[in-house]
Amino acid sequence: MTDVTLREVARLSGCSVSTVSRVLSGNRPVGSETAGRVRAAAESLGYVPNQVARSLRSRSTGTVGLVLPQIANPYYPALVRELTRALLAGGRAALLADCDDDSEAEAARVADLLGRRVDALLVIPVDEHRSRATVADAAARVPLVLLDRGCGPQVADSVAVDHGVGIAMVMEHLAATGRRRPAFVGAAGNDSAAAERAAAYTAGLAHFPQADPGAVELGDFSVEWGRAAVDRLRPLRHDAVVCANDLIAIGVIQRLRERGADVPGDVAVTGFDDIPMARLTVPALTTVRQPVRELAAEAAALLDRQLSGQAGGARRSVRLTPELVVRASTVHPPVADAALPTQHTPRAGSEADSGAHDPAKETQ
Amino acid sequence: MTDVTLREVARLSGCSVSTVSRVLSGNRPVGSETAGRVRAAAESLGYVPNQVARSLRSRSTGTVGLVLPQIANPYYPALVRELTRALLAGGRAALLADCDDDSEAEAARVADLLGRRVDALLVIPVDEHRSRATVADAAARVPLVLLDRGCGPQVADSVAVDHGVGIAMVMEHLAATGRRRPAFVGAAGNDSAAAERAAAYTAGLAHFPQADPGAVELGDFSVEWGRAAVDRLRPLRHDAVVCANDLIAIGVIQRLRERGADVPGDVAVTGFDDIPMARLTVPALTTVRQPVRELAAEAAALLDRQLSGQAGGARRSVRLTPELVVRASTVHPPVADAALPTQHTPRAGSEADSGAHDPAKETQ
DNA sequence: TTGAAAGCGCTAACAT
DNA sequence: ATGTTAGCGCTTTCAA
Repeated sequence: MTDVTLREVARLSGCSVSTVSRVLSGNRPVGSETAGRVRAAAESLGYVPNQVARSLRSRSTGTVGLVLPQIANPYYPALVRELTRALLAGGRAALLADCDDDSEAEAARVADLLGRRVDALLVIPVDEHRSRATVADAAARVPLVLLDRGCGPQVADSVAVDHGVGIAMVMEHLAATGRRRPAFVGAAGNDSAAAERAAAYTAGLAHFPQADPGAVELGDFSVEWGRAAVDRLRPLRHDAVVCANDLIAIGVIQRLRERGADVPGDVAVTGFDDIPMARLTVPALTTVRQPVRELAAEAAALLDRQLSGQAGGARRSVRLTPELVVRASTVHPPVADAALPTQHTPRAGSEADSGAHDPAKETQ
Repeated sequence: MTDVTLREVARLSGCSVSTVSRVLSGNRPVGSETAGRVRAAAESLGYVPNQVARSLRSRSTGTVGLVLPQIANPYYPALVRELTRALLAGGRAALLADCDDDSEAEAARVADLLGRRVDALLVIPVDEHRSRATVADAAARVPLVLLDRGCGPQVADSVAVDHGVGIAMVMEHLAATGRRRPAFVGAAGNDSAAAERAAAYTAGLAHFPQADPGAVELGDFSVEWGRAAVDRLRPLRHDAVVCANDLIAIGVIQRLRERGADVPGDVAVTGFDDIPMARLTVPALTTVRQPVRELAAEAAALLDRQLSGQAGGARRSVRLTPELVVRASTVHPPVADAALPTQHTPRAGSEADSGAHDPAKETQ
């Protein structure tokens, strides 16, 4: 298993290492006959270019660091999948760094990645404030794009969904379906998504003259907080609960039902993100779907822009519009599909899905 | 932002590059006074070792390839988290490769990782048969450990939960709680986990003299298949449904309830894996918890063994015993906690959990 | 178009 | 304990 090097390919094909390099990396013109000989030699020796040596010389590893607060957060796996795909399209691989929701760990992971000479960083910051120094320092050294959450103005290019528009869509939907007295269950966290969603809720109250503007409960982005918040609200005074993410909404629905409320009959409940769980709860959750593939593609595009040196002076901040997904937690289904048998044919073998990933079809 | 190199540190500290290298990589003894000077110089220059150069010279990148069928499968994120932690403890970083459930993509990802000179590979194979050649070839080049799913005998070291024991625990629990006529909903897939779980169910029927041994439905590992399987069984003839994973169980519960059955009153339902969703369904799912952290630790240990050249002739196959988690889908809860208010205090800021990750506390 | 030679930044022999 | 030297495998000037 001793590795085959360029030299050996050169020897076998009877030309110099530089020619072989030119053929295999395809940077410079080479005579077609020589090129053929070289390729044949490489093939027959089972030559695999050593990316480490290539990286040292060319000062580019073809590697991007993916820095996440917590991979187990159910919103991230789909995003990671699309990011790795988008990076792969550019021949890049992702070095994964999980920060365990800790900004010190985040700083350590980023330092490690810089030592490994990643070409760029894709960061979902742990904390809007505590991550700022880490992100700013890193952005000064390598191309960096922030994802999903902000980190102060002008720190780096960023891509995120427009949280405000998402909440606005939810509130219009609720108003249009006859809800009059909403409440909000959100998060008091140190990330920009939490703040934007809460602010948008308050703004959206303009649609609800009868609403109590004080019916806002802020905790964290968890199922348990959703449950607890229900006990802090006076459920019967509200006919809708807008939640800052799906986990909260799942907790809210659970607790409302335990307390005898009908969802959506008595109370409509909405989430945000459209995690895989959202369509599997009973009732299924009306929520705001993040355009995950597009977010990933935009992030990759911003990275490419920076990597190719086209990055102008000002930072770019891309905001994508999310999509409202209406399910049974806000409206009764038009067809009582409980009476219909389920259609399903198991997939044969392991065919690739070429299209978007369907979370209900994940296999273990 | 021009990078500081060893030479500059050497110049500033007034000694040679090799001395500096020895101090900073800590391989060889160095006089304590010189060491201090070197460290001070490195610090003041903001020196960051270039891992690419180090890798080229030392023939080790400190990088492990993590090859997954599909990161969006809800069982994997927790595993990935623990794997990255375990690798980090050894100073290694993970290069993530998602295969989109496609064995050709898997082969391509593995080839790419080998070109990047990963020190080792951690592979969850896509398909027991189609992945074999890829895995075998890779295992001949670098240390490799299979995780979760097998890939034929003696192909590589492997770590997995003992699927059979998990199903046996489930069946003993069902028998002990008075169930008499179980059915099984599993997967016909090309992976060893599916086969082992199905075989264990058949073996476990010894506890159920009244059971119909033909009540076995095989499809795939999805929620939709779980729903469809209910329509193929005759629900009223069964008082328990053993499912091969949690997604199937979630589908089974949904469909049973739509058809008017009480879970667990009429029918008990069990899953496998204990994905985060399992505790969030209504009723919460009795399931078999995979010891994720231990699986990750064992995998890392096997890698270390191979990397340090202690690997003896025979392949090792580590099997860990899973844990039965009893929830409301098989037994009525002892306390009617629906009447109790929920206890919850949002976490302040972003403290790290030091212990095991609690999926209900994930934040977005 | 091709070859010879330099060198990316570091570690590991080999000296001292 | 420290310095000198030779590469790791590749890309890229610079010549021819």
